[in-house]
Amino acid sequence: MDKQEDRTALISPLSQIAPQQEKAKPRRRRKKNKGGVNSLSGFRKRKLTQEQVDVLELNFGNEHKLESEKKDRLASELGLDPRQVAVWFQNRRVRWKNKKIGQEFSKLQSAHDGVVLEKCRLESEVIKLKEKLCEAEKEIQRLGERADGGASNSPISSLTMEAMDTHLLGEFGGYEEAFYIADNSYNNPGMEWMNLYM
DNA sequence: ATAGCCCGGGAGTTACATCA
DNA sequence: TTGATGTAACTCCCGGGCTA
Repeated sequence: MDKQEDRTALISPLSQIAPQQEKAKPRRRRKKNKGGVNSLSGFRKRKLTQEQVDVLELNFGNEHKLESEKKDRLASELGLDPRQVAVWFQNRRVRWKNKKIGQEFSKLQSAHDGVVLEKCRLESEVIKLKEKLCEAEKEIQRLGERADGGASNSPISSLTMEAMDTHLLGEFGGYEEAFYIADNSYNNPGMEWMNLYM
């Protein structure tokens, strides 16, 4: 197809006046080709033979883009129009790209699933630890009450509590802070891992 | 520097073939 | 027969190379 002829023929008077305003320009509808003449070779669309496809695939395996010279050579070798070869390579690149995107998607999906699984595991661990902490606090309370015989504000009981807190919570300094991240992550279940990359 | 032409490629679409 | 799917071919647009 003659590109230049094609281009000038397709420019509408409207687009010549205000090309920027033509945001959603309706595409020209292609005519049906019931045995008629098309721009390629005058034949209806036909499937390439397996042999032609094999050779094209072989060449595509070597390089995804063809130089003009090689395209012509390949076309005459296969008895095709050079444009057919160009179109085949173009469509093949699209299929290849879509396949790659699909594979990338699968990889990300399984990684995501793994992260979600780990999140669940950590959450249940947090629940268990919270239960343990609760039990420990009750135990401290009981011991404190027994020790001072009802004087709840004694120096001993508050000291014991402090010591227990430090012992149990270590570097976090307090369980409110320790569980802040975990609690916050409930806002967006399953997607919070995305924040790592944002 | 720049305007115009030519060419190839990407993206999106359409028409046709094939198959369940 | 019909709807889904695959694919050849088309349209539109853009960017790069060349040249006058």
